[in-house]
Order: sequence, then structure tokens, then C-alpha cells
Amino acid sequence: MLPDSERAVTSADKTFLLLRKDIVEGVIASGSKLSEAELAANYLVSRAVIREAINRLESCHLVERKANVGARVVNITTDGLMEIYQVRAALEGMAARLAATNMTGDEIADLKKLLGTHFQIVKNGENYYQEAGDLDFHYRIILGSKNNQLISMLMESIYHLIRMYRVQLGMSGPRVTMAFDEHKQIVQAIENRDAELAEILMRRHIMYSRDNLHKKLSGSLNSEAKAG
Amino acid sequence: MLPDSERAVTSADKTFLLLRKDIVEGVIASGSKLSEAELAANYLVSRAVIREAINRLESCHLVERKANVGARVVNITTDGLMEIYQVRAALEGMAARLAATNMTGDEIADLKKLLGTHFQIVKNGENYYQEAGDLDFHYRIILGSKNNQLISMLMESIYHLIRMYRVQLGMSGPRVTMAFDEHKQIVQAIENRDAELAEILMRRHIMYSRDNLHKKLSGSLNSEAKAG
DNA sequence: TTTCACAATATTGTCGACAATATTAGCATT
DNA sequence: AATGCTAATATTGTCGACAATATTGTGAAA
Repeated sequence: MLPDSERAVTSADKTFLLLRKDIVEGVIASGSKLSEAELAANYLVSRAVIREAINRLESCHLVERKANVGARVVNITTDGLMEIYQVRAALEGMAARLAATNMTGDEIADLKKLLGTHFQIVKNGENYYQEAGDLDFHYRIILGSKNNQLISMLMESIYHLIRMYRVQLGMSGPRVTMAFDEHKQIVQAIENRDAELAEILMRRHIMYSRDNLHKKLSGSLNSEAKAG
Repeated sequence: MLPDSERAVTSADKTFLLLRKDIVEGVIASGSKLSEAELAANYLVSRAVIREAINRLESCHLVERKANVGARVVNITTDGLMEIYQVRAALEGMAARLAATNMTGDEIADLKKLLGTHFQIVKNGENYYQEAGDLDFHYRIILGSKNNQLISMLMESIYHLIRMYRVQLGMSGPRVTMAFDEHKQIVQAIENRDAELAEILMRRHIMYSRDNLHKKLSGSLNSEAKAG
């Protein structure tokens, strides 16, 4: 059973999830305006629930609202993605540090098992890393930090933002090149309860990925400064 | 003139700010239920604007909502404050790192000037550090990071949360013991454009403060694990 | 032709009423 | 008396209408 907070019970919950999905996957284009009336018609709900959904999207930093003007999906820029990765490095680095102390033996064993399945995939000649598997790896460490503030920041806003970028920039899918060895090192550090090293390795892992993205994107996307 | 995002233009804006003030200052007790009807009557607005305000308070992690049940002000616990400080250390450490690279010469000069006025205060025999001054110092470095994601996370949620704890635990006011030397070191690192050191020092500065709080609070406040 | 003012339109903000859900109170049964 | 069911009450969720604000379009003056 899902935890109480994750289950969509109310109409606004469902609409929020639908809207988030459509934004993340680009069905609603980045930068486009969100008309309350229009959305209410499309999603077959009243403006009130659309407004509540939009408010929550704003909390995730997926849309920006201006009073008496309306909401727009955030613009995708290289700079924006780089900023997010910088924050991610700081937070997930700390998560790895805390996980090294706070994960139980069982949780670490599970993590190693996950790593084993990933190794099988790599060994079997498939030279890619499933995105889902990568996410699973990171999720476990984030949850392993046992810090609810950290968990909610990463899971409720940053990860959806990143997914939006990945999907819309075509960086998603199975061709993601793997960093299996980096994952292995991180798990080893956690198993050794070496918090300091776990943080350093996790941060480096994320910053490598950031540099990769930067290389692929430089030139292909404007990195304009935000206009007033 | 205030930036567009800071000006409260709509009724929901104003109510949000009022409610936040009252929660942070303990006028509305931590753990207490927020009845929409009651608040609507007290603040002389409709339930719709109360609901919007509560939604925003939830984004700040100041209240928690449960579908069809209602919203409660978050509970204050030692563990909670420790968690927040851990996140703060990670984010502000990163902010200091980025500030060392991204602050302009003028901004650094201003920061040094601010440090000078603090030195005057300390030298003049007042053995305390004004809380406002401390905040001002941290704000400048956060803004100096030039990372909007980082800025919004720290300014829009973490800092209000911390202030709530400080006010309600009586840790506020002018008796805050100063860490002038630590501030000085941090500024020096930024001036030297030593990003690595700036981060280490800022993180240590915050973790010292965290340990201080922990000592003062241990025993005086329950640190129960969150129930179901 | 350009620019400014003003009217017309469209969009967001706010409200009160009703629907759906949770909580409480009372009663019957064991 | 304790437990479980049902009805009554209270609270949150949703809706459509109206108010307030922004945007657009039109026309007059320079």
C-alpha cells in the first residue's frame, strides 16, 4: 500500500499528477501559458481544481505564476539545468553522507543486490544502463539518508524538474551511458560506513553527469539570462 | 522597489504573509489545526484565499495537509531542527562555494564592509551579535551564489522554518553568541576566490551552530520519531 | 506613421453555496 | 461496561458566478 501522502485521493491531486506528467513529457510545451479556463475544459474539472493543481506545480518549480497575469511552464535553458545539477550535487552528496551512517544493514544488502542486477545487465553485453535502474539506485540512497527534509526536496521537486529536462532534450531512454563503476564505489563507501567518502564520490558522480550534459548541450540551446 | 515576486499584490498574498508571520512567531501554535472557516473569519477573507494561503504554507513546509482532513502547523522537534540544519549546511556550503566564483568585486567589497560594522559592534563591548546582522551576512552569500534554485530553496522555505524554531524555542533575540571570526574567515576565502575552502568553512560554521542548538535542546524537547 | 488615451475584451482573483468526506454522538448488542 | 453500527454534525473539496486586473484593439492627435 502506498503511503498516505502519495495516494491521489482528491480531484485536485489527480489533476496535478496529470498536469505534471504532461509538462514533464512535453505534451504541454515549456514556456507555454497555462490558461485556467482552457485547462479546466481539457481536463474536465472546474477552475478551482486547476488553480490548486497549478499552485502545486509552482511549488515544484515546474511553472511560474505572476499575479493577475497567469502561469507559464518554466523555460528550459542550459543554465537552468546546470543550476539544478549543482543543487542536486549538494543535496545528494549530503544524502550519501547520511546514508552511510543511517542505512540499516538490510538496506545496504538490498542496495548491493540491486547493483548485482545492474552488473548482469552490463555483462550481458547491453552497453547501456536503464534509466529506471539508475533512478532506483539514487532513490534508495536518498531514502537511506532518513532525512525527511532532504527526501522531500529531492523527490518532490528536483527529480521531476530533471526528468523534464531529460525527456525534452532527448537525453532520456536507454542510450544513457553507464556509470556502473561509480555506483559500485559509492555503495562500497556506504558499506564501509565511510560518510566522508560517500559524499565525495556521489558529488563527483553527479558533477560528471552534469559536465556530460553541458558538453552535449552547449550550442544547441540558448543559455540566456532571465529577462526582468 | 521590491522585485515583482516579493510584493504582495493579491489578497491571498497578504493573507499568506500574515499567516506565515503568525505561525513563525508562535501566535498560531505549532501542531495546532488550521480550520479554514475559523481562519476565514479571523482574517476577514473568504475560504478560497485561506485555502490558497495554506497551500503556500505547505510549500514552505510550515504546515502539513491531509486530504479531506485538514492542515496542521508542523510539530517542532529536536530531530526536525537537526534535519533542517543538515540541509542548510549542504545548501549554504554550496552557496559559499559558488559565491567564491560568482560574486562580483563590488559585492565582495560590500560584504567586507558589512563585516567591518559587525567588528565595530563586537569591539564596542557589546558581546552579542545582532541576529539581523547574521542573517544579512548569510543572505548576501546566498544571493552571491547567483543560483536561483539554491536561492529560492533557502530563502522561501528553509529560512522561515529556522526562524520559527528559533523564535519558539527562545533562541532568538540579541543574546546570540557570535561567530565573528568564522564569518571573517569565510569572507577571506571568498575574496581569495577559494571556492573549496569557502564551502568547507561555511559548512563548519553552520554545523557548529547546529551542535550548539543540539546541546541547548537535548532533554528540553522530545525528539520522537514521526508516527505513521 | 507613430504615439497616446480610452474602450472593449479576456483572464485571473474572490466569493458564497453545494457536494463529498471525515468526525462525533447516540443507540443497540454482547 | 465495552464494542460496533448508524445517524447527525462538522469540515474539507468542488463548483459556477461575479469582481478586479491585465491585455488587446480602436481611434484621435501630433
